[in-house]
Amino acid sequence: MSITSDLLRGHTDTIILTFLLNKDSYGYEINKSIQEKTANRYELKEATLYSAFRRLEEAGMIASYWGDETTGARRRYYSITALGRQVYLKNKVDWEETKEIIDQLLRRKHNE
Amino acid sequence: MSITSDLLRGHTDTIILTFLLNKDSYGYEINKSIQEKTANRYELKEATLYSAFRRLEEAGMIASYWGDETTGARRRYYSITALGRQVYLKNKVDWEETKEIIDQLLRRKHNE
DNA sequence: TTGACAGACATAGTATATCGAGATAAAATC
DNA sequence: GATTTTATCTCGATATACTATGTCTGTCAA
Repeated sequence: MSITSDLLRGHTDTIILTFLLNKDSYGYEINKSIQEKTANRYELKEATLYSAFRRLEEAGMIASYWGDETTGARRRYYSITALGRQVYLKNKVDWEETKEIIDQLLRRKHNE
Repeated sequence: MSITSDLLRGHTDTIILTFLLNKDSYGYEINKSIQEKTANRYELKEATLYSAFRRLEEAGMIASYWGDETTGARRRYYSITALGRQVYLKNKVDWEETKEIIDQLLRRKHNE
């Protein structure tokens, strides 16, 4: 992984919510997808991922159920709730604003 | 302040370094400048600011000296070091990459 | 002249997201 | 039979940021 975790901090929840917008999924799959999508530039650590699930579920943004696989390891699936969708939208807007602010604050004056 | 601190986490150091690229400055001034630049959408808490100074100085990215004001409260000025400039450049690149990654991960599939 | 406010710095303690390390277990693959 | 992959989970440590508080100087209005 090339970028440091502090730069991603605070985005984990939104990243997970984004995945769940598309379809119900489970931890292992979400993490693999992230790695693929980012060409291995980023991966969530498992501990981070599962603690995020707990946090999101406690906050009512996602709900979980055990999959009914008859083969392979058991999977705990997560689905996004109505609240989760709202939070996703808000976080997306926040991100756009944060991006602008940081862009501005990291821009050096060109008279230098 | 409209954006949450977790989204800014990890950027504090770079924000400070950016200011010091332009000129030597001190805590209070840097913080005021940030507020102005961002139209009060963001401010560093003082504790955050001063602990960042300590961190940066210990890491050799900035150096400090007392100003010679004859009036008003004393000011501790900071200047950026060669190492600080290097780190600034690296952090800037990291930010550009992080931005792309997060943008991609927060994009919902449009077939939905 | 006193009290409020602005400028300026500092620290002690708290919160919390992330991480490192490890445990567990079943299925697939070699 | 052994190793790898799939899959989930917990514990404790760490780092950054925050709240709250304290200190000191100077200015300005009541």
